[in-house]
Amino acid sequence: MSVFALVDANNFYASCEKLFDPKLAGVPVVVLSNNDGCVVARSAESKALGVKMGVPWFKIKMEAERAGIVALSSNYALYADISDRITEVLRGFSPDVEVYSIDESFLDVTGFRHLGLEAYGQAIRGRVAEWVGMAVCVGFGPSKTLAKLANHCAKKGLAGRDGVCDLTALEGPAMDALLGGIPVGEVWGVGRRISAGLEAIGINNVLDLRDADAETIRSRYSVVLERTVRELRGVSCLALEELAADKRQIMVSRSFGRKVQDLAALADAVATHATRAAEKLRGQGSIAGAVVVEIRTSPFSEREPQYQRSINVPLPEASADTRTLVRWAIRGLKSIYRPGYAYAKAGVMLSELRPRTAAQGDLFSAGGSFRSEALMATMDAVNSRWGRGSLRTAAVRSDHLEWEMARGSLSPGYTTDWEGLPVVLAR
DNA sequence: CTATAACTCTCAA
DNA sequence: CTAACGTTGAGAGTTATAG
Repeated sequence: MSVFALVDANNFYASCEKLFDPKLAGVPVVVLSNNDGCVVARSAESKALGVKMGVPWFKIKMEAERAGIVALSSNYALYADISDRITEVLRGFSPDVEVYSIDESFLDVTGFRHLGLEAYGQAIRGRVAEWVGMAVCVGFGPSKTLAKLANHCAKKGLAGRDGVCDLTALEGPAMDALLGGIPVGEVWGVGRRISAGLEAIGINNVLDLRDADAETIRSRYSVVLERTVRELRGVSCLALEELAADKRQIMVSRSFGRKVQDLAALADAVATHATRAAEKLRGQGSIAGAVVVEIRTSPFSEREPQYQRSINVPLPEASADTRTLVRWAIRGLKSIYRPGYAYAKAGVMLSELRPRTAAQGDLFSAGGSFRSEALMATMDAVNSRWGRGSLRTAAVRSDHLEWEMARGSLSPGYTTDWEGLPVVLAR
């Protein structure tokens, strides 16, 4: 039997912020989504005050600030850096690590059972705390789904001790009692929609789901949920995926800091997003066969006239050249743009991705791709050295004043920007 | 009618 | 004073379309 561990950082974004700012110790902190829109992370103190996940900040701002809550704009450069440090520590505990998200990793720890999983989990916690300064919880299980559930139990203190829970050590009535007390919606893969449906047919908790008829689940829902049922029974159906596969689509979209009316500003945003998407594309060595452009008004501004449209622009020849992708994206934008709307968001998606080596040249324009690749490599090198946007196409303006997102309370780049460093040294 | 493409829905962090 | 609500990606299932 395999054993998986799921290591998950506690209140990740909020903890990252606290890591470098001693003044935040003991202070209720929330981290806001892009544009300072919604609460996406809460420190323990904020949770205790009843701040809900995902609430629009403006709705609770007054009350929250009165309660002493400090809100910070999300600082992804910082979080990514801390995440990498944690991953490095975890690699010392297993050669087989799947980085599942910015704050969660699965480990295959089958070969370390003889050390005692409970102790192993504590060792992981201890070393991450000591070397990175972050608190994590560790869950063990015979399947990824059960490892995730174990982690949930560790976090909530439902089972296990001190942030570690080993579900491989639990069976029979004790296991049933534990699973019977956990709402079915806590299971990995069971979201809002499905849990509502399950509850309607009397499947309320994890035990109910585990013991449900797999065939019925498959026909009523999907093979995905059937797999979940089997995983809950301890049958591992989902393998550890150590190396991340190349993306099949690449998306860059942003809500604007304020509403935008005119085509010029939208074109600037679309060009900026297409540029960033092209960088990601080259980063994984792919080329794109099509560009999708989308613009939309805000569905929350109910009184305003609504407009949402996207267009798929197939490229005559697959490309990773920023100039080409920007040009087609702008062309798509022009065809879907309608004046008179208060646009709130624009996005660019690259699709039909394939490896650069699988490029299929145009019969009548052969030979141009070497110069393109050399130029793009130079652009990427310059921008890597001097910062994103240092070298750009003329379609991207030097500032994005008309639409740039709000980040009112951004913490310094403590670990990613020299400007952020002295703040730390001064203490 | 079948195979594929295109689109929709759901979930996750 | 008012208005102000994230992003990115995967995969399954369904519907439309082409041949």
